Amino acid sequence: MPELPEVEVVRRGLQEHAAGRVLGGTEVLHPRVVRHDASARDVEKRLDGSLVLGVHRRGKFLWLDLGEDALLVHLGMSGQMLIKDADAVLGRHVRARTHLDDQQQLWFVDQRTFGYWSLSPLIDAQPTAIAHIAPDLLDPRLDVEAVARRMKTKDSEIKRVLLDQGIISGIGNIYADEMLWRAGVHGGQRASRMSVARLVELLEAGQEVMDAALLQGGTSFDDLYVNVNGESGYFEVSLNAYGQQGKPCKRCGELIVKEKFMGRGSHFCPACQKKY
DNA sequence: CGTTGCGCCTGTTAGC
DNA sequence: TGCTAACAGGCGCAAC
Repeated sequence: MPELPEVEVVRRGLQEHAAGRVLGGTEVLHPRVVRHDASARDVEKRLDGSLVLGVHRRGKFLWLDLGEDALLVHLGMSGQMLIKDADAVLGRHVRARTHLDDQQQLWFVDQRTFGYWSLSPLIDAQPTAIAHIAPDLLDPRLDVEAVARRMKTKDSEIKRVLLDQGIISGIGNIYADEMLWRAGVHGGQRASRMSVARLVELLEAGQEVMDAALLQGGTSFDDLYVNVNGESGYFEVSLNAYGQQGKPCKRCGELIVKEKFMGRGSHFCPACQKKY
């Protein structure tokens, strides 16, 4: 499941392989892949003959800078951007592809089709379609204290606030559980009842988790997340909460539990992650 | 207005 | 053994 570190790994791969390349022979192979106002034909026409100026990211969104506008990409749950040789035989679940002018192709593979491509104008180098997406934990200019103050205005459980991409972006279910564990905070704690200092600690724990995951190339449970070369990440072995139910907490030895929360699994230590 | 819950989608796994 | 139901979950939007 690609979250912030995984999307950043993909961005780096695309920056290396696709930036500076001219696109051509673009094919949208599944109608649902193109979202917002653009049509499949719009994307094909826009990409063909375009130079990729650079590849950028905010939260879980990444985009190919085409100048006036961008190809905006969201990987959803199972999306992959793969660099392939020009003569590679089309694989399963390839939803769209384009060719690069160096004997390579770019595939968008997505088993569950939650991901998509779309076109968005760029204003101040930012896609207008994601104006509502907040900065993320890997952004070196992030004002952690300002985010913490905004989080405190929310009368919601803290895990829900962490997953709200309009407040702080890039966090999904896996890293929410990991940063809550690291900071010793219960996901059901109300954000409004936490101190700003405690919220800052939580966000800093998140930055540490994201940095560590990025160094390991991200988290791969299966082949749903891989980098542009099809390789898995290794952060899974470093997980302390997510998927660790029934195993002893690495901090206090109590058994990690899994509970339903917002219709999703939540993993935490009942001893060292208290609500109050 | 702020907050909460649900459906989209497909492959894998748990359970009867 | 073979089938069905549950599960995985980011996101947008409907509903409260």
